[in-house]
Amino acid sequence: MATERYNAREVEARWQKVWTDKDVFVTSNEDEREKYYVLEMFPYPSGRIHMGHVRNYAMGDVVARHKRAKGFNVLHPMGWDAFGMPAENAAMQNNVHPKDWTYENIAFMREQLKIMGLSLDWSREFATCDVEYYEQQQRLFLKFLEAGLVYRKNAKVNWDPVDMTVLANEQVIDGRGWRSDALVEQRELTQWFFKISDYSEELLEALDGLDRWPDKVRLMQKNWIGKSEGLRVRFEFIEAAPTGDQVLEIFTTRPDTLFGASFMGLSPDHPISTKLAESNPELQAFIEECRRIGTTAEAIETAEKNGFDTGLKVKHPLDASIELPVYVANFILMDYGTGAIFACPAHDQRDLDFAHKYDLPVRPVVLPKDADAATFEVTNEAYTDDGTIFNSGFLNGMSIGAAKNAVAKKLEEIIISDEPQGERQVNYRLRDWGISRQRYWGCPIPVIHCDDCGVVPEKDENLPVELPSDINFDKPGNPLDRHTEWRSTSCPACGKPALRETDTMDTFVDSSWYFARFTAPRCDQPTDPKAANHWLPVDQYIGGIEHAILHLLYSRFFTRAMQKVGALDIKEPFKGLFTQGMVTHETYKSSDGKWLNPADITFSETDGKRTAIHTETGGPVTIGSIEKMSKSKKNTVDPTDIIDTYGADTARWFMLSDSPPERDVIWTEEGVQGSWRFVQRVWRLVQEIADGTEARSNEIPEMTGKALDLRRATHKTIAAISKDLESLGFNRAVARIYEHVNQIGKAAHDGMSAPEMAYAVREAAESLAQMIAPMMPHLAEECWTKLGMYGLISETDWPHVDDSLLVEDTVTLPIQINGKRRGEITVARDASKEVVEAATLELDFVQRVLEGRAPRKVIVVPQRIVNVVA
RNA sequence: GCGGGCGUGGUGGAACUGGUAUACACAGCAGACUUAAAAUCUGCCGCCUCAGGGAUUGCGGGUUCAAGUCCCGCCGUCCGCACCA
Repeated sequence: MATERYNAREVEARWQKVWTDKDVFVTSNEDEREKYYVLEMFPYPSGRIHMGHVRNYAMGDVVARHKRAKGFNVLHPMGWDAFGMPAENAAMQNNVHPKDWTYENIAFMREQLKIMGLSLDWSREFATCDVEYYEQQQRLFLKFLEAGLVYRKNAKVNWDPVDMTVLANEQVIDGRGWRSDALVEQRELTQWFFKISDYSEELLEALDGLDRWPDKVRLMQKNWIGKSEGLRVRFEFIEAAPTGDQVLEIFTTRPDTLFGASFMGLSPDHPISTKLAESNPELQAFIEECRRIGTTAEAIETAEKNGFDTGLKVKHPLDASIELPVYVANFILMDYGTGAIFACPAHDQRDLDFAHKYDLPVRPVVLPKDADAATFEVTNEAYTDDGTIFNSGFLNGMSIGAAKNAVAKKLEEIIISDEPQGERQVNYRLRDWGISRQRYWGCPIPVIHCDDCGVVPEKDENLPVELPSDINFDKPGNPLDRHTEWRSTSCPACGKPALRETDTMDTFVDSSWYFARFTAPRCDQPTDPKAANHWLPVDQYIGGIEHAILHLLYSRFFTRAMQKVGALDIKEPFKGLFTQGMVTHETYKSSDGKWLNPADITFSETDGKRTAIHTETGGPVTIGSIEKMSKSKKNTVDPTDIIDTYGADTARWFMLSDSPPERDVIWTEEGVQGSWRFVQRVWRLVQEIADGTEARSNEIPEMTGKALDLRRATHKTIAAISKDLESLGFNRAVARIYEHVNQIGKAAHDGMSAPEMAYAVREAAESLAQMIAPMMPHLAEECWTKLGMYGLISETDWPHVDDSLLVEDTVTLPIQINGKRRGEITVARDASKEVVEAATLELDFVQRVLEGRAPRKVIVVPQRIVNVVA
């Protein structure tokens, strides 16, 4: 019987229909089996899926299908992160409604995902812009407000002048907006904040328990939370400051260096600086200059340390005879600590630079281990390492740690103006999360501004506060501000006319709880606690590293906040996290320097050198570096084109082979074709076996020789692949499958007519279909049917491993002489060390080396290696 | 500046907790089939070397019977944070 070529398009469509018609991947909350929740970060509906999505969802699907075969009740849902700026930009540019644009994109992308053959439970699908979803988000917001987790304050905020909205600290990268890339400005606005800082310590401590998260992500979050322990110290002014303050409060992590103080520094935004500037135009000018410099990386590196002497003086807390001048200094941040410092130039580089510029004293107080106290001095480089305290009165001779404690203890006991002069304090870098956005396409913040009652939460029964659909984008800014009809409402407290809040929520709020909503997506409350507690935490979460802080930190906070308001009862949302690498591709440029798309290029190879020309014009093409696929560099490959040509299985297989999943993968045409050839090869082999052998008998025939070897290989492979998939080593699993297919192919070609061989080959083919099923589900179903197997492979258990086939009776050990491999020996598997040693020493080549002498030492590691030390 | 990762053939990479380095794939070469091409099949394929062998996991040192793997110091590269007191 001739083998047929595999028609991926026809086969894939057919099996997808079967899966859908039979609801194979619809998951019930009522199921006795152990649960497993696998989730990939849901996509933003930008218009089309890209290769990054294909990689992400292929990985998640392998996990889902493997776990299902292993007997788990698997939840594997999909939805849409659908609010956000691009929809508004499209509205402004193309005169479409953001809602229409978004839902049309969703419809298109849903079909793209469906042709990938993902084992998703589509019955749980939602978009965050669905009224039903954001209504529940508003309900959550009100619960958080009631629980004191939300507040409103006037604050300096990051203003993105291009997107015309506020950004959270996490959304500012190198001083630029994370989406617009515009230089961020500082603006003073009244905004809504989530009290994420209440959880600083908890979010930090719990990182230790996230042992199935990448260390890198945990470290990044740790640094972001930025805990530092120190002392808050109050310095008495000689004469009160113009604000009326008698003391200046500072925060320091180095109280041990207090005797090295030579001046005090105030942030330009410190209230005392502001007050002084009112009557001092020179200082006013200096402060404005500081603000202009900005906070970009380059600015910070190049900016000189600048200051302004206020003329104010304070007393040293440990030696009243020392007076310290107070400067306004450009390198002091208002929003860390108290916005004021004491400066110790000898042991802090910034303070040292400043001291040099303004000719202030440099007094070393930490002596390096081998330095001489009489001669040690600090010139151009501050000394920040360990040492012994000197020049410091009662601290002399102490270690840094002991001195820190001694100063803290002493200052805690001194009382000035009814308060202790020093107080131990823990500071965090993490700020509260500002969630107000001055945009239309987001979840409205459900509060009302009443002239009499102030800010009043909307009543629960009035939810949802629905977005109006009759809006226009002909003017810049937030269309909700101009929609007087929508804004006008009545106060929920007093009933008088009042105005709605027009800010909407940061879209990161939407994605901070969607994983919980999937567990009961149609519930009339934000969550069904029973369902949420059953399914959560997510057992395996997969997505890009770019969310290491943003989304992943917000979600961790949100889960705790939801626990506080009783929406669920867990703390950590994601038990296992995996961050996959990017999909990259070569870049191409035409002779006039324009980026070119790979689809428009023809390649040729002469003498091992690859050259490229533009297919249409024949013009020369420069082959450039390998970069992340991006629209701007045009080095993208459309998944739909690939699936049309080769099928979804080929695309999925290629995405999983070669590169380890956490690393970047390079998309190449050769690689895809290699995967395509493999699909054909498997199909040919399975047809050959299905046509050339009878179905397996229930009785296992007596196994010897090659048939036994093949059975052993089959069972070893099943065990190994299972382990690889469990640890997300997709590339290793792929390599093993290649190896095993080579083994099966050889066995089949050697002849499969003998009953024991027929059995072994048939068994190998069946388990091969099962092993490729998580990666190439359509091909697997087709093979399963071809082999005459019952039911769907998608509903079939993982192949059973016969442990007795995993161990061999004999093992071959390498023999090293003085650490170099010189030969090998085959011994019984359970041979004792003594037996192996004796057998080794009898070998010719060993005796030749020893020349009759006894070896100095023989190391036998059972089942591993023998090393003879001559 | 601070913190972290990575460095193995022409290429992507494998090597479990220190135990046969280079599995598997891509590219390449030779052969078979073919009028030819594609597809497929068979074999070869890191370096030096005359068989035998020798050196080799960015560089230099160390620990060990044994190091790609552990330790110290460099070099390169990527990522995160960044005037955080």
